Amino acid sequence: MGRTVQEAIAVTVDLVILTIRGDELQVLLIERGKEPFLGLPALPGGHVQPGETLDEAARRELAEETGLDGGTLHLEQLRTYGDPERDPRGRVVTVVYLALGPDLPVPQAGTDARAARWVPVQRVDGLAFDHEVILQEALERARSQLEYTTVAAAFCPEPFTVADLRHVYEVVWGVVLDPSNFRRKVTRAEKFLEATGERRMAEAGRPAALYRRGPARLLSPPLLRAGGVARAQFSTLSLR
Amino acid sequence: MGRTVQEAIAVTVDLVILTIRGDELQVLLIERGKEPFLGLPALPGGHVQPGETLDEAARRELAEETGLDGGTLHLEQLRTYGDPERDPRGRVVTVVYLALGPDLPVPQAGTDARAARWVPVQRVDGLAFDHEVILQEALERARSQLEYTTVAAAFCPEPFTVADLRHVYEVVWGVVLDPSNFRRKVTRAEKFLEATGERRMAEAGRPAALYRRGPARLLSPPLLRAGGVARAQFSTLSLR
DNA sequence: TCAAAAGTGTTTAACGTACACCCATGT
DNA sequence: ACATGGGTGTACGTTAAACACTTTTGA
Repeated sequence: MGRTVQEAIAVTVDLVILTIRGDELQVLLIERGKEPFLGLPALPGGHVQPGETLDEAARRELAEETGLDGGTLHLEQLRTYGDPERDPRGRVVTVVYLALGPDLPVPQAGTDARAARWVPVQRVDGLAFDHEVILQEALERARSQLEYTTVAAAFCPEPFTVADLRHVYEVVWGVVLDPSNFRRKVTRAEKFLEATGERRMAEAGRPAALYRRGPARLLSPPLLRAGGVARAQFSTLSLR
Repeated sequence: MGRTVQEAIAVTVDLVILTIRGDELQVLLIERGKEPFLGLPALPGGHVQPGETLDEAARRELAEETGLDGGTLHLEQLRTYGDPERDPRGRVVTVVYLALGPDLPVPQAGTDARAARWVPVQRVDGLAFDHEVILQEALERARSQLEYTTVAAAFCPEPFTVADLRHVYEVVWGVVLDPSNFRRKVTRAEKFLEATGERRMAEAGRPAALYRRGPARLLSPPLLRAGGVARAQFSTLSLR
């Protein structure tokens, strides 16, 4: 454990903010306004301030960069990156947070007046620092979170329909799911969805029931990606 | 992202080192040799040194505290704790690593000559700093890792038998598993176990085949705890 | 030949997948 | 009436849990 301060290390918080816009998973990127990596896209973030927790720092940066009240977004610590070479200016350890939210308004320029914009994750390229690696790990984390947790609902503005929720899974995983089976599974999962009693009429077809996010955070047994990533080479496992 | 150094924050690495000794899951604790929390048990750890990565710092601390070559243990970043109040001496952000290993030799006193010892996780109490919270999160992580990954084998000294591996699951989860079904599942999981062709004779019964750890890291579908923790309140979920 | 643990086989129930079918709405 | 998407019912194949049974050793 810490004895006394030995080395001055800068500690920052970086954010991978994901949303679904249209049929694409998108990430919020800012454009760097100074060296190093001037002009390159990067993840938003900034220094941890004295007296604030890491979570508070993440929420503050989120608000500064997007103009959004962070309280409505799902926010979760992902991993910490501390390679001594990751920032050419000196030792910077960064705690990365993953934020998920419903189709957000086009972000305002942050306090630093850096241009912020949504970019489809498929088209992200040439990020500053080690942000490309960070983004990839965040995406994999988000995809696997959909299997084991209820975070998918964080992408849906309330109230939402089962089809909205299915759309999240389809976009994030890049697969097509059977509507009837999907419906049965998510509605049976206890405390995942709460019916509002309302309905919503779409362009065509029968009106869909509307739901709110329920209190459940964990989904088990998991909602596995059928033909998915990790699925290819594994055989059958379980217990008892 | 980091702009320039704004505040001197100490960055440390703390370790939750778990092993199985006898029929208990045990954690390595050191006794604090100075204030604050003098005399209280704590997780081993120390400052990140200039020029080393976080992973390297974790391996170095592991070697210093246990006298073991960290190369043989499973080591993985868990989470970072940075509450401003967590260390009364000042701002200390700590990156926590989880280490799993086979029944390790009784640890030597570390370089600081602090007394290190194994403690059954059931009997841990009164840890320094926020280490009690950290330990609980590490335990939950370890338990859930057993479901989705092959880390259980990291607890077994090679070569090991299927019964050895089953013993790991039984101790960490605190359940009793059916030997025949367990065997079928783990041997069918591709690349989880590699047969050595050797056998080991126990005190009684038929000799058991010996295995090495295979290259697989992920286990899917997961080896779920049947009556387990998260299992209580969930209904059936899956996809397609 | 008995006890004990390894390992195999088999029955059965649960579950997910696929898909047929009905419902409710706009045009 | 029909197109469209929401939502329910159901048959079938797969899988895992339970447990009977066989194998291989030491005593």
